[in-house]
Amino acid sequence: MFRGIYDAIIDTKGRTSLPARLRDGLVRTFGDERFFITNSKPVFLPDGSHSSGLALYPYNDWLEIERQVTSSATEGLTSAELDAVQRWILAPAVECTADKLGRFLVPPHLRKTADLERDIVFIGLFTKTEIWSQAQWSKVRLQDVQNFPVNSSTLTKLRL
Amino acid sequence: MFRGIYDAIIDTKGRTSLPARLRDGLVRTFGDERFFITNSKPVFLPDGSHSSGLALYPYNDWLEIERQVTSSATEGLTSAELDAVQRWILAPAVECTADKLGRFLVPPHLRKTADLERDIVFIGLFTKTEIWSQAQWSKVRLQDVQNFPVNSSTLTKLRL
DNA sequence: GGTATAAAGTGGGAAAAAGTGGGATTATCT
DNA sequence: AGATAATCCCACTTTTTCCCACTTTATACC
Repeated sequence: MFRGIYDAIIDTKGRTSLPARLRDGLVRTFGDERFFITNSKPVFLPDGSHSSGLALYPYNDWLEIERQVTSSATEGLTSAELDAVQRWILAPAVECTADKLGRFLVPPHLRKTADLERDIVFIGLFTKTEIWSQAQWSKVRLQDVQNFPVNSSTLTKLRL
Repeated sequence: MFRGIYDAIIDTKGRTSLPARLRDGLVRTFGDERFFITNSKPVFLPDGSHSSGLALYPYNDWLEIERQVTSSATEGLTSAELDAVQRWILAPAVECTADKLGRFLVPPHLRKTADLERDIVFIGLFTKTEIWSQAQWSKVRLQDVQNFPVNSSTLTKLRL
């Protein structure tokens, strides 16, 4: 399980260290320190622009996702949508493994599309961990507050 | 397996080097460093224009594709469509093999139709690798973001 | 609460690997 | 024959990988 939000830094070589707690979560609940990183789902802003970060999936989970997307488990998506998912999420995925210092390398292309320069954030989301540049993250965060379901009875049911 | 997206350059002689990770994928999972390149499926844009890149297939996979297209396994295609596939994809295919520096030559006619001048992109797509000019690729990418299924429950089911 | 100790995180150098550019020779096409 | 393209070779630049040392943060213990 991945939980918690952690500020971190990515250096000029594209190296960053997976925060200890998340690394723990990875090894403990998924039993494997290998993982994949790829683009996250883009987040669309009201002005029509979009932000995107990266997402980190445990090794086996990712293979399963790949299988499902490339199989028929994609009803409800048009072929254009499927292409979009394949090119945006599936194709950029790269296997990573933290070295003995707990550090891993973010490939240039991913670094570029997620705009990771120096200050970044790790966001633990149970089954996956997202990685955003601080700048993009604060935009997403703002958008989320605005989307927040204040008057929803669902929230009450959830005891939130 | 081919995975990941890599920026690269094609020089004035039409040479380019297959990124190391893709070359690894080729040799490791297909057991052969020979491959074929040909035109990719065109991508159609809303304004009626189309973009197209190249596609790289492992040697044996390609032979199998050729066999299938030329056999009767093409139900569901009109003969005009089949002709189009044959002329667009099958005919232009050329066998390639990376030299000891990992570099290979893209023949002039393929370079021209895919508009490969200098800055190009390799896109690992599991069974094949696509090669696009950066310019065309960014158009495709823009189109993909717009097609992205933001509110789809299918994505949630896939845990993406 | 504060200090000692351990763990986590950060920066940079050196070696290795990957990627790039160009010249010279040979082959191919018209 | 001349032009264009392919092949081979080598040298150089950039990126990646590996290693070590240092700083900062967290943890434990008094």
